[in-house]
Amino acid sequence: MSDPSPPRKRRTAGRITLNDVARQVGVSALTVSRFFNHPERVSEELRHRIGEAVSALGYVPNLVAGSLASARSRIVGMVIPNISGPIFASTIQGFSDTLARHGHQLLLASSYFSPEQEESAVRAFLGWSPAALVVTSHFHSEGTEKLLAETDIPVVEIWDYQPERAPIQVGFLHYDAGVMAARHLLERGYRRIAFVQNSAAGDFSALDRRDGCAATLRDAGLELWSFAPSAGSAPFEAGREAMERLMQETHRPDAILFANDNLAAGGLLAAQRMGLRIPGDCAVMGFGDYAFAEMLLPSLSTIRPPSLGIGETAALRVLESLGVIATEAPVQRLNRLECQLVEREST
Amino acid sequence: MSDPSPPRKRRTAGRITLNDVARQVGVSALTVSRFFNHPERVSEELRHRIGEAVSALGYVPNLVAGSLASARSRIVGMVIPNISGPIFASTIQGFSDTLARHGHQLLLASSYFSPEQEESAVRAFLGWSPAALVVTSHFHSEGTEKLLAETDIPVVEIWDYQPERAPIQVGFLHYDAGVMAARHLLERGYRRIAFVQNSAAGDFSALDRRDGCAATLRDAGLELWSFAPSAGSAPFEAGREAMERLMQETHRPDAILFANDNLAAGGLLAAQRMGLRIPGDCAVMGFGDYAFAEMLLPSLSTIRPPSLGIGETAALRVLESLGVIATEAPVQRLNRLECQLVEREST
DNA sequence: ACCTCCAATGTCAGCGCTAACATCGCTAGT
DNA sequence: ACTAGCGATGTTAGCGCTGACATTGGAGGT
Repeated sequence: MSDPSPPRKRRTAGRITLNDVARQVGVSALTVSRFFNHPERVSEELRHRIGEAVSALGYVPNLVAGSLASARSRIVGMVIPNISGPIFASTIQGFSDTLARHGHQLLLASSYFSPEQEESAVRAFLGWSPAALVVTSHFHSEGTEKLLAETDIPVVEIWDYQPERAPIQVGFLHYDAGVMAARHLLERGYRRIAFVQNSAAGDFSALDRRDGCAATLRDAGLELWSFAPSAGSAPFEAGREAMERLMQETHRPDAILFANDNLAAGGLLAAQRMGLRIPGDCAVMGFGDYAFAEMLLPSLSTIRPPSLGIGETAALRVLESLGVIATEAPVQRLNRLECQLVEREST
Repeated sequence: MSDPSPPRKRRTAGRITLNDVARQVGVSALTVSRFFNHPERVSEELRHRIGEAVSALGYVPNLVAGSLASARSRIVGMVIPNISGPIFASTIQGFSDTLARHGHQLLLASSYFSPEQEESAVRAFLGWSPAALVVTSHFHSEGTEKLLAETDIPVVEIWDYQPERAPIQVGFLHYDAGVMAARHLLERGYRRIAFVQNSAAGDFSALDRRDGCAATLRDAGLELWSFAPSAGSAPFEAGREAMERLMQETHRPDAILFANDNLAAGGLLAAQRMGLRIPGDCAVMGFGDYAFAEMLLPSLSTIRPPSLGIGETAALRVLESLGVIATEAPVQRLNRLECQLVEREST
């Protein structure tokens, strides 16, 4: 046991490290580290020389090692129901871009509204010591709630807006969207207003919109006519069916508010095929402002949710919580964004 | 200098570590590590006891430390032009979902077609020692090329398909899409065919499609009529302008192939307003099969690129390269997927 | 001349985990 | 009985970086 065991062979190949750069410049590794993380604490001259050595050597900082040492990372995890749908894509885009502008990375997973998938994504993300975590809506599995409660990193819930909950929230009230739609239809002089939702989808937020609409009509002394097409059909077909059925009624509605733009598009098409004039015979309104809304004939009046804004605002709140960008006041916990009424030809 | 300096205080709070679990069970840390990474090398009994301790303590493995130690991670980086557009969203979705099914995470950034932004994303990603990297198309900055060439992790290029390049590629030939469109129009009996592209966008792939179309017409003894609306206008407006201008020609075309569905939708709308019958007076075809294509009136014939398939296939190739899933043969380097002709009413 | 103070830089000890190697106990072959 | 061989587990030494603290040297005050 006298002589020390011979040095083991290195495991990693010739990766260029901080030390290589430091040696080249003739400073300590820590100074090079500062060059990346606190450049203002390095003298101008060294800053210059280190910068040159870095690009000469093609050094790429090992963020994994840095995160381990500092117990911090510039990764932010986001779990969202789906990526490719018309709804969330721009939220992701806004979030990702805003993060990137401030040197943070996005770790993304989709849950398809499954609390289990959400939990497994959150668990995996937590292993990366992310700087923050963003989840969609306030409905989580018990396990997720526990994980989120125990962590001390900032957590942001998006899309939903539930004032009584603890974490930072960025979203809007679907109820308000319903009110907005109802007011618009009333202003235009419509009185016999129907609400069409696809009963198949467990879309609870649509119910909030319907309630907002119904309440507004009630204040005006009117009653909302609720209609759900037969379960199980695709939104487009369901919208068509709804339009056909409603138009056969003796006291048919003079305006239909569809739960989303897909339904509305189906309705619009059915109306065309039936030879109805829109909005003359019946006004049509949707929700979502999907890309095609302005391309329909007639173009579709709808409510545009603040998708992009939610992504951007969520990123800002995250960055503020992390102290990456300044806030005068403490980080705003509740962030209620507004939907936007998009008036087009169909109303 | 006689006595050793007193132990420094710990920097991290009471995070639960592998050692905590190991102590609780009465084994070494390494055995717990094996429990997570090579469960088959741990005896059944220990597997059981460790599993219980893990959930009792609520232990979440620190992937950062693990990656540093093993110089490997289960993160895959993807750089894509944009997230929210109609084109790439489902590629991301397919990629992310396939990765997730095999326990890998997606690190995502968008480049907006800017080689500089792409390079900075690639650089940041490389700092995370990702398991693999996916970039869009073969056009990169010099710096990116260098970074990709020097790394030894698998690199996959998607969307474009350039047989002579080195990395794994998953994509399709835009030229073929043009051929496919031309054949369809010829079969339908159209002879005076125009191609409309938005000159504003530096959309080189559209040129490939045009070339494929032109070649096919030439084989049939016909010539493609190329038209570019005035620069700088939005696709929708540009499509409208193209339709109006082309229809004023004395020998007007009997079919128009638009460079994408947005242009085509504008064209369709203009035709409606001009009182033209589609496809009677003029057939209209697009490219992309955006969500609205089937909701237009008439519904739009178009070419559907294999967006989802590209994402899924890219993920499979990545996982194969990593040895996560089996391949009999060596990983296929060139993966040419097919577009799909979507015949609807407009032709 | 002396001291204080601050900015610039360095030393040292880990962060939590895993690769490589060592060891232990047992089965099986001779 | 003896040992080769194997599966299960332990020991050691980092992975590349950064936090806390130490040190240095010069500006500025008295």
